[in-house]
Amino acid sequence: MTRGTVVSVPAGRMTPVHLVLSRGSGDIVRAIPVPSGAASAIGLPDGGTTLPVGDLPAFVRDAEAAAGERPARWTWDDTNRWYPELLHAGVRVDRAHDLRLAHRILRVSALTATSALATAEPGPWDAMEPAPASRAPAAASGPVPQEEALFDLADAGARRRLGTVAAPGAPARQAPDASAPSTGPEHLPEPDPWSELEAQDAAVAGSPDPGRLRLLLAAESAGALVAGEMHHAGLPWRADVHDQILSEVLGPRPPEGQRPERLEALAQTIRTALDAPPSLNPDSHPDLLKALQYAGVGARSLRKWELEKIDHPVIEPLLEYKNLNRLLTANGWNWLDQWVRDGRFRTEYVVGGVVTGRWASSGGGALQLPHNVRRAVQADPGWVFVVADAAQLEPRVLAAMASDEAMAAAGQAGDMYAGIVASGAVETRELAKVGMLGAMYGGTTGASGQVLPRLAKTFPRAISLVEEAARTGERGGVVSTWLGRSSPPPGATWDELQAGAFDDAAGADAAVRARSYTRSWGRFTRNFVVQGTAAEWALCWLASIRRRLWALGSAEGGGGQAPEPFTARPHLVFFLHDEVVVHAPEAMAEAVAGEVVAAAGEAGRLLFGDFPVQFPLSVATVASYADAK
DNA sequence: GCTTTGTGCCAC
DNA sequence: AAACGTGGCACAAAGC
Repeated sequence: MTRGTVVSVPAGRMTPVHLVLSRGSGDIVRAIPVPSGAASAIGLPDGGTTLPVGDLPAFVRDAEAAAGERPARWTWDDTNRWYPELLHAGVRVDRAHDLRLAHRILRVSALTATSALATAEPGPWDAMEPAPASRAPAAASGPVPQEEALFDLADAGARRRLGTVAAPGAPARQAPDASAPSTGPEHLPEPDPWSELEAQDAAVAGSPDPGRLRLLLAAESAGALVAGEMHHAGLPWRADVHDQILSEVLGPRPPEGQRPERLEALAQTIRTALDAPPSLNPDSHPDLLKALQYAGVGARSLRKWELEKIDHPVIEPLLEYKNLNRLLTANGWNWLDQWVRDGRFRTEYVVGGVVTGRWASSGGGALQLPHNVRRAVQADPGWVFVVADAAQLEPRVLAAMASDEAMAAAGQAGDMYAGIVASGAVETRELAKVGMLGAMYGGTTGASGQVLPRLAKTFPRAISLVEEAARTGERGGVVSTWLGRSSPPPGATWDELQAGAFDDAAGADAAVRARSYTRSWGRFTRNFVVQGTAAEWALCWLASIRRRLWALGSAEGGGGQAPEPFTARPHLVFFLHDEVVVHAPEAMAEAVAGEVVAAAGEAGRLLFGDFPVQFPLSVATVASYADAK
């Protein structure tokens, strides 16, 4: 993998005011400045201070305001454990280093494999579960707005001597009880943010290219702030519109335990078409499959794609039933009751919840909102949504990672797949698309497999990057994203299967299974590098959008006296891998769209410097999410 | 009774 | 087991 210059360090920036927050006994919070001399800038003694937890929001607000020209920066164990109550009190923070998230990255990154942090026995930071984001209504007033650079990449040197726990220059603390028998996480000592921060700094500083990991950790931490803020703000959701959608296609909401009338009617049609008794429950797979067999339908499974191939009177009502039943069970009235409160849908975003670094979500299936309910996502009166998604993000990321200028050039004009057609590699846009997706997913069959050789000929660098990632995985190796998030090692199953493949006693198909698993792992690592780097781009994009929106709101004078940080400002309300939704006052829509586009360019430069890769967006200003693209 | 597994479909 | 990656979630059936 080519390793070019990743980022330039902003020159002449002031040392940040950097405070480490930790919980003391009882309801006491400790705020200790990192000894860089900046504490006095906000009137804090070098030794820091302690305060009752109830005073924390005011303390943080004052510190952010007093920092003035200096960037304010916080370090805490877990954003989810600190930020919800701050937001609840109307306090936004500019930057906060999330030790838990950073620890997870550094423990497995190949770039820090020899660090004390990575080689230590598992400790409290490994056992740490993410705190659930609290669900709190809004209140109080916002902080003094600030404008800062996206990330603080220049302050690593200033953060070196954190000697309150470990002596200066001492190795990072080994995980306690390393030699003792494991007694379970309940016996692990309290996580100490000071020694952990020092260990993380040392690990990053000792890595071959500290700028990459530094950017990754900053982006991951910024993502945690975004996630907290989006949970706080919620996605505007019109329950009445949602109910209308449901009633239109399902019939009115039935009493608990009954099918909606439209579904009941379809169930009866299915029974009639199959000559089945009224007791046949179409929700019972075994029973329905048997009924299909008796009727001679010839379905081997109940999958939609398979049923669609069959010509029989039952197919149409059955597919309709499955379709409507999906809507009812996944996003029906029960979903509405459970997840929508006061006109907002609040899910819990799980930052880094996917191995590749993508976000996951917990609650309400937020990352799978089907298109047919997006009509219910309506902006508040006088507000709009600015919806933006990155066009062909993953192939563009791949082109940049591989320094494949031909592929980057194919994306220069806009539609990258059209550009690939123009390059002469393939005949149609559809072939370009399935070919590229196949290359990134490891597809071998059908059209994608057929066009792969031609793509490889035209874009040898890009294709060989993913092929190499696949081979590394097949060998049992570890691959890494552009910024240094590494894939997990294959694990016990892999080892056992490889051993079994050479064991004659294990039988003939042991070798087949081993090969199959190996190929599967190769597809995983192949996809990991691209999906994971795309996730890094998206994190940088999000962080830049967050900072720009805040500055925009400040310029407009918004939020200063608002009862909570976001009521008068444009703010992020949804994020879906390569797509964002910003809720914005109507008059600011154009400015917001401009910032979102500029943020995409900034993200590209942060990751890939001057490499000529474009990250165009499709941007729409809409009243309803359903009207975007 | 409970939890786990299998199935299927939604999103990117 | 649908080719081809990452997930969440609901429901019924199977397992304890």
